[in-house]
Amino acid sequence: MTKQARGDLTRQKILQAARSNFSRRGYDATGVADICQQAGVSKGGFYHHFPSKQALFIALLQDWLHALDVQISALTTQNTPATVMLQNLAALAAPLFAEAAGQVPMFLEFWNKAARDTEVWAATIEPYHRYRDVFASIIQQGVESGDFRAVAPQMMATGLVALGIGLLLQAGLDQDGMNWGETTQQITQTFLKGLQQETE
Amino acid sequence: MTKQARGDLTRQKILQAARSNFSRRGYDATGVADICQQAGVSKGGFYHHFPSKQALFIALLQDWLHALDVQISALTTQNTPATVMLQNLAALAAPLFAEAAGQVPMFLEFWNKAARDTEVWAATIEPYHRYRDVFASIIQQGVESGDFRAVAPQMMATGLVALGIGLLLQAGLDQDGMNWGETTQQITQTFLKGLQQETE
DNA sequence: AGAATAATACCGACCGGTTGGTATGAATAA
DNA sequence: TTATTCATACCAACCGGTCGGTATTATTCT
Repeated sequence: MTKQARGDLTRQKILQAARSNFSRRGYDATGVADICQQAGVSKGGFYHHFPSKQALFIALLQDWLHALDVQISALTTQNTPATVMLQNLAALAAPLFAEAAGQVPMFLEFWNKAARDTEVWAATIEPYHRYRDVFASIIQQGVESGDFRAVAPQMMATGLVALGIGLLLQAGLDQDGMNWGETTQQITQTFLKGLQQETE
Repeated sequence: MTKQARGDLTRQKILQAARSNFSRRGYDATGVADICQQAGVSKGGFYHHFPSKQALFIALLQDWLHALDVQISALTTQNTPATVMLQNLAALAAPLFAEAAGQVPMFLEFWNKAARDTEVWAATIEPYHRYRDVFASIIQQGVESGDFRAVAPQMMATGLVALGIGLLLQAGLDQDGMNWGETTQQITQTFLKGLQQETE
């Protein structure tokens, strides 16, 4: 195996081990030694690939955001009416929420760190604004086409994001008997109805 | 000063110092020594009042939940139509979100711990269910009175909670130029419109 | 081609500092 | 006196990060 390939592999193993540990036990409770052990790498090896524990965390965050990017941009390329687009979005999000169990701890970890760590905050807020703007432009399109009432797109986009965040957290922390997929659909439907022009 | 009073006072000082430190720098980053110093108490004093750092955290959580209890139960005692009730709720929440800056880190800290610590989880989930049920019964009343469509109250209550959580987090982490009070009002209004029976 | 040199990937012992928690004794109200 | 409330001194464990060194692979020179 080439040197490059071997290096990349161990880097991936470290990232994987970190992901698993951070989401299971949290950032602070996870020691660099733990990650090293699970990845089968020594401490020296770890610090060869990452300058610090924080840098590893940010790398993880960016991987996560990139995956989100892919999912969301897949939506915007279509050219369908706003109503349909938002319904697609909900349909896409529903299964994600239903299986939110493993995702949530990591999600919370990111936000929690972002609230205090300037670097993490910067890495989080930029894509967040991008996603919100995507929603806003979809809504704006809906307003212009007359499907929606004359609402403020930015505000309503914030509402959509709020629904997403809130549902994700609830689904993750409260695996009740609730059907989270169905719940997501119903709620989105209701919000959409609130956006729509009343047919007279 | 009596012994009792003095003890209660230092206990309060410890709680206050902990609240300040936890929300500013996070649970793990805050040492017991930090709290002691700010509270003007020695380590011995601290461990006289609280058996552990975790116990202090849970005590803080319960204080916080109790304050929420008071606010929410103040709503339910009134006997107004569901629509008005929910609008009142939004009006009550709006300023809270607008000044969410200090609240959010603590909020995140609670949820983050709840996702991993069984005791914290139990202390969190019970009141959460209670609040959601309150919303559900308000919505149910709206359905029965004919103001609302025939929606599933539990699901819509979940949506309301999702909006609350999502808005709180966004307002706290993103002190943009946005007017969060206004935004909250608009979004609630929209969701409400989605709930309402279309007037024919 | 093959020797010499450099760069990369990794190891594991070690360090300074911090942490939550404890053992013990003093002050003071009851 | 006696129980409560707090102060002092201290500890064992742990943590992120460093460092000197080695083995392996690339690169350059002859």
